[in-house]
Amino acid sequence: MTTQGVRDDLLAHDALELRAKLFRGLGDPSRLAILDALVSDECSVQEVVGHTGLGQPNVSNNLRCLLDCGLVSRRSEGRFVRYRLADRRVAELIRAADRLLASTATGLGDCERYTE
Amino acid sequence: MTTQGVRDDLLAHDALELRAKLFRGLGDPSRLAILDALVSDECSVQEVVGHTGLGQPNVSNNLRCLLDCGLVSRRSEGRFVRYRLADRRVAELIRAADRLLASTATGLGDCERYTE
DNA sequence: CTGACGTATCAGTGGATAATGATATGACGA
DNA sequence: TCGTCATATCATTATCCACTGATACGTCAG
Repeated sequence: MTTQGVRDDLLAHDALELRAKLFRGLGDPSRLAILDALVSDECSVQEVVGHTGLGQPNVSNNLRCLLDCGLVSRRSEGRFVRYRLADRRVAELIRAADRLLASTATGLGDCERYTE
Repeated sequence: MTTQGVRDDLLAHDALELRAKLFRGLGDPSRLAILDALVSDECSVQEVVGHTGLGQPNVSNNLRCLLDCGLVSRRSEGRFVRYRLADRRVAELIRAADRLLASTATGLGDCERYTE
């Protein structure tokens, strides 16, 4: 094993970081709950709060995060702001994860490295 | 808005947690680097260490995590242990993430909620 | 204009967790 | 058997980050 492999991967380091960041963005129950609410419908912040049971600042913070990441889009309507998924690929990625959970990623609940 | 929506989502709470856990599992640069090494080939721990530049205990810890989660499988061979992706769906999920990054999730680098 | 409502922002804090160093375990060769 | 190599485990530490409460901003109704 030369050090070549190492150097190659270090070059791809930024790509890995970006991937990781995307997955971490999706790796939060609050954000997933918000996305889940938006899968069905375009929603105002209050509606998301109602669907998820999360606090309003929490929802707003996370929506901003999702917006910055490009996963949702927003649209002002009077004093309401309505959010929706930016792209159906977002929902597709979540479905792909569900398929993985159903098939091979069984026992994920048992992994004790991080909390369920 | 009734409380019905809230109750429904609370019922699905465990599913959300599980999704989140899977994404968090993939949301770590070290684990992604490890998976990246395994995409090409079955690898021993040392080979993964070489590919990624990570420390050996770090790699072992994360491989155990990935194994528990069912994302990789292992096979003993003398004093070596060879790991591989458990399923091609794992690689597919990562590719789906890359597609999202290329198309709609632009600006993820600018999201300041968490570090890049 | 004023009060109520919807949303956004921000600092503080507690909890989670990734990486490391030390060490243990197990297998091979001499 | 002894030393070496490959891997695993574990406690510690330092960091990161999600949530909350307080508050600000903007919009509409009366």
